[in-house]
Amino acid sequence: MEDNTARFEKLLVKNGLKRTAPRLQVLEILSGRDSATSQPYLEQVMGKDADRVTLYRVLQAFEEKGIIHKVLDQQGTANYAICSDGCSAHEHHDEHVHFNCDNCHKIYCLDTVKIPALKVPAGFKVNHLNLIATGLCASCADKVN
Amino acid sequence: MEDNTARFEKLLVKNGLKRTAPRLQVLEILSGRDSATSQPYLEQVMGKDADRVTLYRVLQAFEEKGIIHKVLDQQGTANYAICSDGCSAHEHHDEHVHFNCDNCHKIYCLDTVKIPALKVPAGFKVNHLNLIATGLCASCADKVN
DNA sequence: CATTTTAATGCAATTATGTTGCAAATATAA
DNA sequence: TTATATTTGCAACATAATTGCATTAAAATG
Ligand SMILES: [Mn+2]
Ligand SMILES: [Mn+2]
Ligand SMILES: [Zn+2]
Ligand SMILES: [Zn+2]
Repeated sequence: MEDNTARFEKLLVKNGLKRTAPRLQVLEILSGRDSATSQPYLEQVMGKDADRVTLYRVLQAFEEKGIIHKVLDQQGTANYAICSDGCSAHEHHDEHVHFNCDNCHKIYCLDTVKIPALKVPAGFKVNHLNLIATGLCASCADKVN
Repeated sequence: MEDNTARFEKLLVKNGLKRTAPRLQVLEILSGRDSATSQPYLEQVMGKDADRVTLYRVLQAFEEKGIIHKVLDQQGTANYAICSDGCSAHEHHDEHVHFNCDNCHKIYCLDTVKIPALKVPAGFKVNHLNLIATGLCASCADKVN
């Protein structure tokens, strides 16, 4: 693996965001994980490296620019994951299924699983679909056996 | 329409819950609405009729007994709706789609719209599916035209 | 009906999550 | 190097939710 930092710096510049320590740290943490990351976890890991408020603002800016997307877990807690493909400030393309493990509480982006189209009652205009599956992730299902 | 109160009292007894004023009031409010009801709204309507903590405990008890189900809206706020059919303390059967209007923020239980089955990656065990559609409800879509 | 038992409520305190305004700091453009 | 525009940190506030404990009230008992 080569230098992430250079890549992240480009990403920030491309989006008109200044290259600051808290922002690079958030990108570093998120990219090093295999599942979506909760705000509380980020806050804990970053400790006093950055103020709570700064973290919220970094996350908000990244979301607006299409760098990360937010997923609410079944408790309503905000979790964040780096957007996989062509998300931008103008629109997100993260209509994949999210899997919330009942055991380890991780949230996985199932990028390969698309949300099936839906018939809704007459008059309703669907804009976005948000599907969260709960159950046991592969790793936790293993351990149970 | 005949006397709701009698019906609610039976419901409470059936579930081993005492017939108390806050519980009856919550059932009264929820049943009189066409969409799911947020905790903040309930709190506001009930005012000083019941303590905040009591409201939380009433909602929790009802959810556990399968009397109501919780839906988190796109902001992560808890909303509650009376369960339509055979939900019980042992399991809920509310796998219908929920519709969250971007304009009026109401949450509709689309009881007739089932969530389509899903293929997930090997190893994952799906337990529940939770699909929230956002957009414009029939009433709001009308007004826009 | 009176009494006992058990469940539910109210209150106070605490924790978690998220927001806003503003002054100070700092990254970048000039 | 200086100017500027953005970003940060801090303090204060807002809202959602939980816990422990004493008090109250519902239902069961006799
Ligand atoms: Mn995702
Ligand atoms: Mn519902
Ligand atoms: Zn797991
Ligand atoms: Zn609407």
